[in-house]
Amino acid sequence: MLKRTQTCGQIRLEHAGHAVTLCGWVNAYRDHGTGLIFVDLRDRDGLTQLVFDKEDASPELLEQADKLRNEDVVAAHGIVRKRDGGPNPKLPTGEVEVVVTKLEVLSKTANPPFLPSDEKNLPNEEVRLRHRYVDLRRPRMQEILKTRHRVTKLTRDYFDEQGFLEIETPNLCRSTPEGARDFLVPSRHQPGQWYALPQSPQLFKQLLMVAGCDRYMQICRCFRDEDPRADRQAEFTQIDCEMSFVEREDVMRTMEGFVRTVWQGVLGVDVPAMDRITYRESMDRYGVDRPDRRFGLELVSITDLAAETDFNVFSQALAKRKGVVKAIRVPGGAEKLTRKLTDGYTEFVKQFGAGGVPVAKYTGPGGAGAETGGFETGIARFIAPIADKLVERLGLEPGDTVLFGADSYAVCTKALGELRLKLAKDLGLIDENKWDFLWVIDFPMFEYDEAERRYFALHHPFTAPNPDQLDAFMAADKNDPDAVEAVVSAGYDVICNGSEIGGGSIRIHRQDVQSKVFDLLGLSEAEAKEKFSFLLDALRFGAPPHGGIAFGLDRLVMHLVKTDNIRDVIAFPKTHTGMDLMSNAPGAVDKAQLRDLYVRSTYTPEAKS
RNA sequence: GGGGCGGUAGCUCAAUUGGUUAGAGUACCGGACUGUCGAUCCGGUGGUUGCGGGUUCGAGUCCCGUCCGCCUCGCCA
Repeated sequence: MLKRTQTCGQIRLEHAGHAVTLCGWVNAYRDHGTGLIFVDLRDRDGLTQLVFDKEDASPELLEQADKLRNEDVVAAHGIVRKRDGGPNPKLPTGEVEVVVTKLEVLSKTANPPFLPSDEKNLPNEEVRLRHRYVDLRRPRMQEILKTRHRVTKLTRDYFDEQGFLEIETPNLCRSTPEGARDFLVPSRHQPGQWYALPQSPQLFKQLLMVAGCDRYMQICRCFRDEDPRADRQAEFTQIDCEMSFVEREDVMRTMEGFVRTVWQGVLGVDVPAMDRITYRESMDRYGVDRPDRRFGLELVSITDLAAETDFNVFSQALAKRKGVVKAIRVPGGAEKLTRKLTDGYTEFVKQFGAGGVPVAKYTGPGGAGAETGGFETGIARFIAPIADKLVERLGLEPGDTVLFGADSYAVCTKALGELRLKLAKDLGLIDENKWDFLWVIDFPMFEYDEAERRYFALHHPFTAPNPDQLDAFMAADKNDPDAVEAVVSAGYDVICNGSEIGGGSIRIHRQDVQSKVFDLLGLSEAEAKEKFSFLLDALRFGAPPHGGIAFGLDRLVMHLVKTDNIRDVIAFPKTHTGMDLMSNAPGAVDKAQLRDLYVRSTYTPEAKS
């Protein structure tokens, strides 16, 4: 076999006169008949033009070249020279070509389902996934794989410099309550017993801190058997970190440095010091716990003003528990927001439980709606009594539109938060070249679930209360939801352009505090002991204060390569229903395999509900 | 589990209100051509219109079911 001397992206004018051997795939061929054939050869690195010319090539070689087709795999040996026919400015190697003297066809291809060279005519994703090895040949996909590698390399280097040890943790774990649905693995040696694949290495990394490892990191696979989304996959990768003898600030400083290192190393972008905002502020102003601040359209509470109106929609909302009325000012909305758009918004917010979106246009004091305080259309007459105050609070200018939300705090916040994002997209307000990073802190420890009539940990049950909350937390009566829900944790999320790229907390390192959390979550002492005795024991036997974070590697890469499809950044991803279309996983297994595991399927086509 | 969109040559798409033999580009096969780089020109192969049922004289088109893909709500401590 001809041995490669360079890659297809490396050849430059300085190599002119050199003999080289390139290996790769036929990206394109241009056959001018007996005597002149061009072939673009592609590998991971780039493209180089090969030329077969009867003045330099034997008839046998020309015949070989004549048969080459797209995606054949070849090794070509020849002399580099400046192109005869003028350079191709589209290629880094566009000034040179290789005059081939020897060609070896390493692998003749069957007609491929699609051509990696034809980026403009991409087949649908199903075809791409079924023939992933072809799809991954595309330069764009190679670029993404390289970026992902670059990120993991930067990650290991950064944390190594910061004194972290990379330590592996088990993939066959014990199922623990709370959280996502587990993927389960039956045990052969322990009939009737099951492992769970880790949702995250949470407990193990805490135990490593108790074990004196001081600083740990791992790039690890996590599994959550829930329905995916565009940015979520059941099997995904975390950059998992934990540090001992630290407070919240220490972790945040270290992790901010990590983000800065990655953005600098991959994109050359300087990430400035990150703002911090509280969970409460984020929910109030942006309607989500992961605000996108690349544009305005903030939510403004007008609950107090709404009480002064006779508007039914407002008063019904205010009658609810924690009822609120909020508004979004859309600058210049009178022109940009068509009736069709605003009608669509009413439908849009219904999926979040809201009733609709009242709309008012502000025309100014001299405008068409003079008798209703400068507002016109729809609800103008209802808000006339508070017109002046509304103008002042929202900072309205003539030509603005105001969109209202009125409901319980939870519903109104969610609906307007989602509407804010939709507005920004519809109006093209998002600057895709902007980077906005921030920390969201001071999350509540618990949320009360009305349906299940119990508390849930907002982050996870090992999150510590913020130090200034510790006494209040330990004293909180579990029958007093207001007291419990008021406790703020030592958790933190890193947000990039409105998406959570990482989240963590200072952990509980005192057994009495951990027991109190389990108690609030409704875990009896016996249950807690059964499920978590190893953790509670560890906390008894000398646990250092510690805390950490986990970044979503897939999401980091998604941002860095500007894609909104998580499957693009995973070499072999799964579909919406958890199938690998290439290997056809999951699949049936032998009865004998099941028997060994003491497992019998109850599945019948009818049983699938 | 709910809602939405989609499935027609290998691939990307088209096909008046239901109406003749389902077309085009590209890939592939054959031929022509010495400076291309989306090469060009000529010819050709290629179809269970996802699958099953129904309505109809007649279904790619309408109806029901089902499978697959994507988006989304729920879910994701």
